[in-house]
Amino acid sequence: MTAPDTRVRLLLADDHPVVRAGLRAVLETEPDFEIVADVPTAEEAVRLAERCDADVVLMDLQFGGRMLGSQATAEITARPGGPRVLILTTYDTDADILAAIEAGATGYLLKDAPPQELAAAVRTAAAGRSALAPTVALRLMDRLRTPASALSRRETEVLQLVAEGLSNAAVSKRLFLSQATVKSHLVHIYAKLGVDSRTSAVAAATAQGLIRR
Amino acid sequence: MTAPDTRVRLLLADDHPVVRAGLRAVLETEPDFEIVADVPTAEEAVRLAERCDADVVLMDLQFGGRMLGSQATAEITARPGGPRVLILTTYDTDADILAAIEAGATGYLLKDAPPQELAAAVRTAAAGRSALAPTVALRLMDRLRTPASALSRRETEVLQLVAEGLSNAAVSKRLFLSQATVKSHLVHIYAKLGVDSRTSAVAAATAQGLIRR
DNA sequence: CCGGCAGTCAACCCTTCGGTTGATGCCGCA
DNA sequence: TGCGGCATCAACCGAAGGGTTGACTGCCGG
Repeated sequence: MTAPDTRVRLLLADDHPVVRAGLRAVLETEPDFEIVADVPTAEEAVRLAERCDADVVLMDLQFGGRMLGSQATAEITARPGGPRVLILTTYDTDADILAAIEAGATGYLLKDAPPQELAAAVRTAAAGRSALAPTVALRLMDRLRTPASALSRRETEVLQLVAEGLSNAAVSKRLFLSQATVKSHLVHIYAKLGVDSRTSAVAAATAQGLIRR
Repeated sequence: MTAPDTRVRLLLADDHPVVRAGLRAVLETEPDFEIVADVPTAEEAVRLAERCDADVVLMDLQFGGRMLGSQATAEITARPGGPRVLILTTYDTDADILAAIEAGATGYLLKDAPPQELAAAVRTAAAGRSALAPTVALRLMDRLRTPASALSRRETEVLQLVAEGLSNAAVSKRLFLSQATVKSHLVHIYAKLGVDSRTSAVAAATAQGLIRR
């Protein structure tokens, strides 16, 4: 490890005022933490991340309908020398976790984490090591163990639309495909999930957190 | 109104330590509030609600897989002279809102509420008047305007099984019906939801919170 | 007392979906 | 360099689902 920082500079990004206040309350008691700002939107997180040179950004994934936390994460981590990003969210679906990690997040925590676990994860992230909640880590292990359960990008895209209630014809139009291709994807999806209909595929994928909602 | 209370005694129930800390931080700044306890489970909320004679219980709806907030609400409000229950949750689905109100909740707030709105709602609840978040109020108005959107008990039961991926044949066996009856129910469901397929019915019902998961 | 609604079922027809076979092009990895 | 996975499409067939009409029961409320 390099020269030990005396303090970890934190930026909090969450659209819930109560959660921001809670994070402040929990993290300010740690003597080696300094909270430089808290913001209610992903856009402001991106803007402040470079200006106030934080060491770690604690970021939610869902910001009331606007820019996603994963996008903001990607923008922040794209800049060299920028802060680490630690995702702090309620959801632990495969899609969310993978998107965040692909976006360059250093860690992924769930909001039910106890304070000391939170503080430990922040220090881990500040040191550049990755911090995963136990549940999240388990999920990733599962995925590595059974690669068959992993749907391809295109398959996930198709299944997501099916879950929204679109027919094969509607999906094919939306994705500029032929119906034959959509059916082909679905057959592969059924095989991977071990089901035999679109509704059960949606149910299985939702249960496993492969798709959203 | 009776003799005006000098202070409002509060009990916080939420499984997220961060949220509990945030609520403390936000509500403790109000001079007329006193937080008598905060608990991480619905069971403890029920137990403490009678013992520490709070005026208002701020209660989450989702407690990591165990007892639901709505059950706890029902138990607390069943006792005469008990505290008011104010629901504070992330979700605003029809099913959740109705369950909470049927359980006797005095108000329903969303976690993205700003602190002053939160404090105002607590005072409203303490005075015995109902406090609803704007989004929640809108949803209830919608439901009253279009009673057709309400599925019957049996229809909900059928749709729930469909959402779990069962075929018409499987549903009919599970509910001891003929397939004709299941199809008949589905036709009515489609009409009420304004859709034309089982998958879109599931999507619409999930979006409106008419079924679980 | 009767109308209306929920719930049940049958017979019918047609569309969509599910399953197969087979084929093409692309890309990455061995 | 070739194998295999991903993605694309076509044609076909049987089965499941969707839509209609019609009919019977039981219950609630005007």
